[in-house]
Amino acid sequence: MTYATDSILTRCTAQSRIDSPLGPLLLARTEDGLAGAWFEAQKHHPAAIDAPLRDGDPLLVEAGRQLRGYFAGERDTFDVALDLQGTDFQRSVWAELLRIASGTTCSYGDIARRLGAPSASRAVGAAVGRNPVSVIVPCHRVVGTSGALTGYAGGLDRKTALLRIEATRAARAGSDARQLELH
Amino acid sequence: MTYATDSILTRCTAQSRIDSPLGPLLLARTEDGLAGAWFEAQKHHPAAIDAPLRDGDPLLVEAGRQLRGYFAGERDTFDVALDLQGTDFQRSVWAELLRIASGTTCSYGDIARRLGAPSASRAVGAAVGRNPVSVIVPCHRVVGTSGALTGYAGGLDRKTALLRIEATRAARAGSDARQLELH
DNA sequence: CGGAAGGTGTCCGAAAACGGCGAGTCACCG
DNA sequence: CGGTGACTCGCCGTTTTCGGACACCTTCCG
Repeated sequence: MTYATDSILTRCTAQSRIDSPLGPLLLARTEDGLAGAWFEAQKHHPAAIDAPLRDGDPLLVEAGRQLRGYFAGERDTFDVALDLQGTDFQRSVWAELLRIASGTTCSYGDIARRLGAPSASRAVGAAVGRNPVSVIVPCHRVVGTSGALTGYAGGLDRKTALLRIEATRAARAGSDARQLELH
Repeated sequence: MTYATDSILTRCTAQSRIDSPLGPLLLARTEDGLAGAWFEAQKHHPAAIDAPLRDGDPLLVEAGRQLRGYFAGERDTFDVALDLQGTDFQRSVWAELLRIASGTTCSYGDIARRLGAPSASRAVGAAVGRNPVSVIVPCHRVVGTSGALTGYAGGLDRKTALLRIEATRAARAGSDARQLELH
């Protein structure tokens, strides 16, 4: 069993800051891919990252570009190499998050079942909360069975906002499709 | 307080094996220097090192060369860059070990006193036992106040053998010097 | 002189505590 | 009846805490 350590912080090779409608976002990468995307002052935000500030890093620049597109409502998927550092269980949860389509949500229990551990919903909640790459790994699409938002490391306001962005984009895409059908 | 982790194993960039009169010796290095030299099957021997086997690595080759010279009785000091990974206390103990001249010994309490912690002799014992670089960092030169060998991660036989090697070399050097004086 | 106890930093295993849950129960209200 | 909310309880990976055990030596007390 592997355990989570703060190695995320020590293995980073570059970091940069970008602005978003929901506030500044701190990006960090390792040799292998994007390792972190935190809103400032969010829960579990690393106190300090031991990596040079390099706004010109190609991977970080590309991630920033895609994020801006996302917030502008122009895209709903991401294509960036990720290097998610965590325990085996956490990584399996995060991998499952990546399969939740934009505009949809699922419950913590759903994920637990997909992992073959139907009673581990609470552990899933803990793992989801430790997601190091906000937005791109869509931990905000996980809600309680009742539909309640229940929590978000960056604050529930941001969770609501992200879901609204995706809902409106999905609705717009739907009407576009309908228009296409009409023609 | 910093704690020792198994990062020694993960940060290694190369490893190699050499033979010695006391059995095979496994060497490992990080980017910054020699990080490990373990007898096979010794206590605290890392189960597996996550680093490529590169017998041609310059630093490891040089370390091997010096070790062979040592075992052949041709040298009693080493000149290799070291990267000793451990807690602050452990590193301070290991640094003290490096100041014990070949052919001499000292006690655990001596080291505790030199560190300014006269009552920490037991902690010193624990730290000495965790020395990652056998032979080159001469943890074998530390014995009990009574002169008893008390312990060695590689087995007391090896400790005895190492001390004998150093004693005979010191004696020989002494007689050489005497011969010089006679001339 | 012999034996017991206390101080030290660190590792290791076990045990407890802690969550971004969920299902079940029960009272309460239209 | 249905629907809603407050409450309890089991669940499980991770983190934190805690208590021993050590490559010892000095002191104190019989």
